[in-house]
Amino acid sequence: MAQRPTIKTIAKETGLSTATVSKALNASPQVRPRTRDKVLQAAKELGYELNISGVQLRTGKTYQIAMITVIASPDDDEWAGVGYTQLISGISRAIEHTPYRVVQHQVASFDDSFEVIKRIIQNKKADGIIISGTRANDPRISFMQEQDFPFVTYGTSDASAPHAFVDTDNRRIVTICVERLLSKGHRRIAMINAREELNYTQNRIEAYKAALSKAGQTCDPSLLAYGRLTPAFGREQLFEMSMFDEPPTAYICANEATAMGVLSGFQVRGMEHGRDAVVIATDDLNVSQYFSPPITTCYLPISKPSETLGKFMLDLIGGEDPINLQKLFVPDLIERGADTCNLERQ
Amino acid sequence: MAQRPTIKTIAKETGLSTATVSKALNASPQVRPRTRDKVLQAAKELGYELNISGVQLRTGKTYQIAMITVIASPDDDEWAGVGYTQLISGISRAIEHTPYRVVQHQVASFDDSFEVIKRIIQNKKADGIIISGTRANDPRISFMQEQDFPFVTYGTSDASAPHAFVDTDNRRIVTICVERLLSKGHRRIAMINAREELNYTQNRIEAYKAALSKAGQTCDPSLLAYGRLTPAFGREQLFEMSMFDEPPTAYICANEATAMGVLSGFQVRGMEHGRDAVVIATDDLNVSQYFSPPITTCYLPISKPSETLGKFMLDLIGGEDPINLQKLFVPDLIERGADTCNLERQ
DNA sequence: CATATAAAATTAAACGTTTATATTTTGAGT
DNA sequence: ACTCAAAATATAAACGTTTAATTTTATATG
Repeated sequence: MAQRPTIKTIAKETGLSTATVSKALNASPQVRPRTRDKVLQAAKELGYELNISGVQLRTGKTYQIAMITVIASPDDDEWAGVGYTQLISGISRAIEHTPYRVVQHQVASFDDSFEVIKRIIQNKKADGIIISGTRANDPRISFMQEQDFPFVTYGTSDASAPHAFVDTDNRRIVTICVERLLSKGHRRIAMINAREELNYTQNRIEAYKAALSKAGQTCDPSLLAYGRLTPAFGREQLFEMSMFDEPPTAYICANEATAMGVLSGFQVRGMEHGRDAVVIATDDLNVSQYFSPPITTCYLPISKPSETLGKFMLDLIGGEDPINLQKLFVPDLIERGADTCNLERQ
Repeated sequence: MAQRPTIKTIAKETGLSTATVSKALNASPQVRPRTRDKVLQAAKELGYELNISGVQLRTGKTYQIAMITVIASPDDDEWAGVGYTQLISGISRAIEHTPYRVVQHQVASFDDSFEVIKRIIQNKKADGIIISGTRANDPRISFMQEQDFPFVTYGTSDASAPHAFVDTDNRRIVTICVERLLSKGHRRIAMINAREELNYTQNRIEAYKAALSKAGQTCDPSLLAYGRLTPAFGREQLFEMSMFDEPPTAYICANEATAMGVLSGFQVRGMEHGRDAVVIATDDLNVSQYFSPPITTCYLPISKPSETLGKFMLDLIGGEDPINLQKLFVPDLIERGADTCNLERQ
């Protein structure tokens, strides 16, 4: 079987030197159009494909985009990481017609993610990094900034220097949800949040408080829960909060998994959605339309932010200023019920 | 800043040649223990890490494992691909302490997946390939076998030559489910399956028919549905089948997503689980415990097959015979209800 | 037309590694 | 102490690419 063609093969074929071939393939202005065409033609005929390890060795370019995913442990976290597939999928789609590939670096904890990032940068194992689960004050972000390494975050932070990010507009979501529930007469509104150290959790809390105080209401901190966004966590919280003297009449869940858990709690406790309380969620899978009953959800198709993530990464590698690579998406509110309930009950 | 250390650095440091250093690092018997230790010591002190592109250029080894994932389109397929994260996660875990990485190659269709596989092999872009969604007669499998390229499949096939695979024991699952339902008095048992061309679908059908005929029942083909395993598909099928003159009293769903759709259909149609019909599912996420109501499920934690996938891949690359790398996992039946219903109704 | 200059091509070296071949060292046997 | 084979190490080339330095070729200028 014929050896895989290299630039040498093309050089021999066209009678040019490998240097010229290389330049031609890289669209260098040093080579004149006529020879360029000749090279491209030959490359096509021979079925030439760039050998990335050659490039990598010479230039340090890896054509890899590292995606750091944090999954705590194999199974306890049944639903966790569900979104990563779609995320990677969207990124892959954005870089489809480039030589870049997404390489997933799976880690078990935040600290591990930092270690992996250090190794990737130190050993130049990727051309760019994408992380999620950003914290308000995220040491990984400052590190990557110091090292001047290209990165995009899925999620915001309060880093002093601007960086490329994509996120859902969490403040906006929460404002919409709270205002809707207030207008339906709810006064005890619980919010089930992700872990407190995540920046988006903080944003949600701020928006929650702001919306309440704008309506002249005060915030009862016992209605705010923080944890890993699993169905189990949602159910736990329902169990707990529904036993309060003045239980919530509405639950805002940070994702559909948690909402499912809350609904599951309803059923166990003999509660009924729309009578005893209501649940609304934010998410990007839109699976809540199949819940029993379906619930009102702030929905943002995950394909949007994820493709943007990929696009931003390419732009960044191409030298674009991070300040131009920041985007907040505003989800649609999909009403799937009146979201009222027997408020006089309490 | 100091350059990243290479074998040259170690050679200089130890006074040896790069050749010896290389051999020492690769545990060649040609180098005597004393010098080997010296090299290892120096490597550690310098913080040396293998530069893969160097190796790759010289030997062709890529240290990449290609995972081919098929996701038809961005959003229509809301829940689809949910399992890939866990799959990749498990594989990553299995290869954690090796230099190997998982690289995801996302494609839109079966045909594309074949194309990508060809490119990977032709251009030696990976050391091994993992695919899922295997068909009974899968051309990708025969191609990889012809090319003598290492691969493991998640899912079986009826390829004549043996190959490495990991799968759930689908025949067993279906047998268990059907027997259980029959024993509860069900006589009209529907089965919602994945697409017909997938080998596991065929296995499930065979087992279904066998279990029925063993009990002296005949199979009504109108109770068998084939399609993409989304909630939407489950709901559609419920809408259709529940209108039959003799509607099913039980639905066996190939995954939890579809089961959720069926339950959602129940709610829309005013049907009740356990009164009008029951649903049971197979899956690896175990999220069905949070359904309302929770349903009986054949559960296999996806971490098991996925870690095995990674392990098999390493073994294969290490030269193990594929015939020793075949494994079927048997899930646990988790009963979450009586799974009886008003059978006299029909 | 000769010459200066710009443009286009070539040469050669380098990136980090492995490995076939060559050379030196070691140590056992006399 | 000397020989000689075996063991250990060294040399050098190669993998495919890019790029600085250099040479050749084409173009413009007076």
